[in-house]
Amino acid sequence: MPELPEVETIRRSLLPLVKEKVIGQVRVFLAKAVKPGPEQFAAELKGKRITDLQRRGKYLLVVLDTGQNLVLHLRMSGRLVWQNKEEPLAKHTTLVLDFLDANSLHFVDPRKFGTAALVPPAEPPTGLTGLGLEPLTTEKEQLLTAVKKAAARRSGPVKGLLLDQRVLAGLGNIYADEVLFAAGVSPLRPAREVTTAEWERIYCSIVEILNQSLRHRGTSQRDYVDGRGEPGAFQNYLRVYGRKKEPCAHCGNPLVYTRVAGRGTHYCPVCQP
DNA sequence: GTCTCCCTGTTC
DNA sequence: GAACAGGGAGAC
Repeated sequence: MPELPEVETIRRSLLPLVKEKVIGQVRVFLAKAVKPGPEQFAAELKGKRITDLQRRGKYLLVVLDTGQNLVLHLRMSGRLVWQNKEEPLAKHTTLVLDFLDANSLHFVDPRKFGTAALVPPAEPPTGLTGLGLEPLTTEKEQLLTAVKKAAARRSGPVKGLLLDQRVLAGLGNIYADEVLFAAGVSPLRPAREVTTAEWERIYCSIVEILNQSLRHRGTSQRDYVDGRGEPGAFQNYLRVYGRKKEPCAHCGNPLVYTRVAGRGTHYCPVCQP
């Protein structure tokens, strides 16, 4: 599941490959994944040059020379695969951008949740309006103020707040669990009851864990690989996610698995009161 | 604000 | 052969 560190790793690995490439043929295999409709989508992309790749939350933005943005979201199972035009299509390929040279960029997505939206210049890219703060580039006090403000009017559990992309952009289920473990805060705690000292620890854990994961090029728990097809290594450093019933790395008591904010949730009831 | 649904590969 | 995995849109 690509979350912030995975999308950022994909961005960094793909940028030198796609920069200055001119799009030739566009092949759409899953009509509902693209916006606008497939014909217009393909026609508008053709002939455009890629000038940059940017990331916002879990969105990857392909910036075109016209100022248009191709906004990609990989959702659960999406992968971007850089390959030769002539190579056969992988199973579940939903979209292919062929470049004028021998290369192509493939969107492969078994669960078909991923999206690719072409948005005009100036227009705030769809899906990005209302997106919350970037956890790694927002100044600490500004971020804490925003998070506490959101928490104050929230009755639900703190994990739900960490997953809410309108507050913070980029945390998903894996990192939410890891952050709360590192901060020693139970995912079930009502957001509005989290203390200032705890928010401080949560903030530090967010920065630390996202940066650690970036250094290890993301978490390849399931499908994730970067733009060159290489897996990350942060799955080897996860302390609670996917460790149902295993002993807590800190206190040795069994980890608990439950459902919080509609998501499978791992935590240590002893270390995370 | 919270719940449902979209989807298929994997796990029990 | 069912349950599960889950980001975000849309419904409520």
